[in-house]
Amino acid sequence: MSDTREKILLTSLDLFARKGYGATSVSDIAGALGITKGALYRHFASKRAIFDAILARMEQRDGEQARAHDLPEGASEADGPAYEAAAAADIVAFSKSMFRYWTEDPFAAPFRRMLTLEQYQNPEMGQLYQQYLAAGPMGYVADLFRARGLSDPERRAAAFYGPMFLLYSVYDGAEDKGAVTSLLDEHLDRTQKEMEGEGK
Amino acid sequence: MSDTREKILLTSLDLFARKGYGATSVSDIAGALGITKGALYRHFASKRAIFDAILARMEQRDGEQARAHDLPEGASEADGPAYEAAAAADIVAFSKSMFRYWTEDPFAAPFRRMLTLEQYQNPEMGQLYQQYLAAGPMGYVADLFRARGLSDPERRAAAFYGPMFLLYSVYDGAEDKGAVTSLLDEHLDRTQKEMEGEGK
DNA sequence: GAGTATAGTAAACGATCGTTTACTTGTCAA
DNA sequence: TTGACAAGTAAACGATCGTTTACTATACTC
Repeated sequence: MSDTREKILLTSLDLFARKGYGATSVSDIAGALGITKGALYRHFASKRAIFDAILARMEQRDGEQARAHDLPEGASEADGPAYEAAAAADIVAFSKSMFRYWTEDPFAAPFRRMLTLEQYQNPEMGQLYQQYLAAGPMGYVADLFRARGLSDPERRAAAFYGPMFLLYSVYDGAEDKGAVTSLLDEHLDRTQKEMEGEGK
Repeated sequence: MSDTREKILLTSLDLFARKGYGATSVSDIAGALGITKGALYRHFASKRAIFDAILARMEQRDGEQARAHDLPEGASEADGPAYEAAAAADIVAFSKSMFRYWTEDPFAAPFRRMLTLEQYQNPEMGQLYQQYLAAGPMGYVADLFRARGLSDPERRAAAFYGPMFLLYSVYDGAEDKGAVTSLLDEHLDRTQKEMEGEGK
């Protein structure tokens, strides 16, 4: 059936993640798939439509993931912190799965890199980058800390999420990816102990 | 004289930092400067030559800065940690000036964003990105911690540099840049106290 | 004042861009 | 068996790409 459409989507995502949207040509995409440009236009109306479909796919996946963890969708933008106090172990476990998701998931990992490349193109891309990868997650963690009644939630959030965010980038350029994952685990395990030693 | 060459360099850097090298056209650059493409080719042999000149300029600035702080140049790649034990206050002060440098310096700030956009293009750009902004600084801090005889230098380095690295990105998308700088200061001041409370 | 670089314009080069068109297949229902 | 539709190819479209060429104006040297 139309799994060609799916191949176009994933191949484009990989190219956008390496060269950026503007520097990737339709010929590049078609060439990587072994089809002609004409065939590609049977499945997408334009190059931009492929990009939009990728964004829509990520939005859909994000919604599903939020529901799976029964967290309020778009939690990072909530003004009133309505989260119940989450156990330190839960936050840490969630963070580990998030790290795996953004580094190893066949869709999320290239999407993260693509967004990294598009973030300065226009304000909307900048907002998406912040929401998915930078200020968004940091604010979300800050809200969790606030809900637990911890002091300095924002400083703590930066201390918690900063190393994760750094290790995304280090992971991308690392030969020994396992060492990076271990470093993340050390950070999270140490943080968990500190939080448990502090109580609510 | 040839301050046109300088204008071309800086204008190109700004465009490369927003759209990426591949998506920036020579017409874009010439148009932004109010000159024609032909005039631009009087000062640079090719579009790539502009990019190379930007890289060379950064390398030169990096060397000067390293010498000004009398640190061994390319310290992050040194295998034998030959650093003397640096005082916590020195490390923190140095970090604050580094943050200002990469967020506000008229050359370094767009260069950081440009490198962010080019990091996945080819291995060399990836290495430069790691060296200037990710694994490089983290490894440098780890070496400093190791020289002070601290345990877990890599985990501590991630805890120290991670929030800085995160706040570079948050700073880029923030409306209230001052709040981000304050958050960095909170992080660094708190870390300094922790380090001083631990001694060598 | 004649000669010569230097810094600029305007136009054109071939290549490639995103997109469209005309045409060829293969598949499956009527 | 025919007709229709879906998925593909090949070629061409005008626009723009990086680069080159021919020419002009300005300034400095002999």
